[in-house]
Amino acid sequence: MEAAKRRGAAWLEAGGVRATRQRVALAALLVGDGEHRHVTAESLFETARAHGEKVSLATIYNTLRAFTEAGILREITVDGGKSHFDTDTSNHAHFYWEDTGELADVRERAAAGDVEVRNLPAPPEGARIAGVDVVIRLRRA
Amino acid sequence: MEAAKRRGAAWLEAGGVRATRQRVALAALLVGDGEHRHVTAESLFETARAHGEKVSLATIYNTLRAFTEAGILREITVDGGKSHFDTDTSNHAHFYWEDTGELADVRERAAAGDVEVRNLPAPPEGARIAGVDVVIRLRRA
DNA sequence: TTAAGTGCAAATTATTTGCAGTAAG
DNA sequence: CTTACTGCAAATAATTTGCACTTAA
Repeated sequence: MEAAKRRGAAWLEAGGVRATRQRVALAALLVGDGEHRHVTAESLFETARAHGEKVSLATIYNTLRAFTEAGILREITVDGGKSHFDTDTSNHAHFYWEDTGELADVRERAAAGDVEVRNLPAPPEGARIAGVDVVIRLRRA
Repeated sequence: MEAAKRRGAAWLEAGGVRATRQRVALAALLVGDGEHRHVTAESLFETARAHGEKVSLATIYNTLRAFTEAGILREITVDGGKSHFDTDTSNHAHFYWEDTGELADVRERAAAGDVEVRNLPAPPEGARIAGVDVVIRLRRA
């Protein structure tokens, strides 16, 4: 419990965001166990309530956005309205289940190594590449 | 003008969707010139109005969805609420301008060839890969 | 103390839907 | 004919915002 909060606080500090009561609670839920995870505003809201944390949905939205802007969360865009956020901010591919809307990391690596994007084009004049999103859409067989 | 309609009609037929007046008009705008293009519901609506076509926004939405389900359009998901649709249904990478929300094909190929995703993982048990989306997010330098 | 964060509820934005009328096969 | 499509307006879903209040630094 305490380890989770400590980890969360360190994470907040890394992002240079103010450590309020609700942010510390959310941070603990997000990175408290050292595992990476994917959340949506709604899912994090449920989790928070389940843990007895008193945080409004609006604050969850504001907070997820603040964390993303601070660079400690990464927004993953897939179909289906909802925004997903990933505690792993490094470039990595995702599986997306089209039927349930669930998002999962591509953990298992193929025989030859990690998923990688080859032959990335040069960015157009006056632009830089902010990131590369790779989403593998899955359908039940 | 006629060539555009002919092309549009053929395209509709390829998808096996009913050729109504508004669909033929939209198809002509989408693929009439043989070029691929990206549209949003809103942008297609504007284009249609600009060409004097009488089509409601709701129908644009329904139609884009119908075309996508028929496999003659591909939905591209990027940040920012709006859904984009691409007349090029093949797997190909996109540039996404974060500031304007514009979408562009990666046309220019790097020295070594086309953009490609290497070491694609095997899909989880009971799933098949429905598609792979590669979005290169661009920020003004 | 003071700028930033929080929580409502109301507002926005993108998209879908119910249903009566219209048209394609 | 008959089923699918169209258009409007109303409904929904996700997210944002205005504003008075609280709190971290």
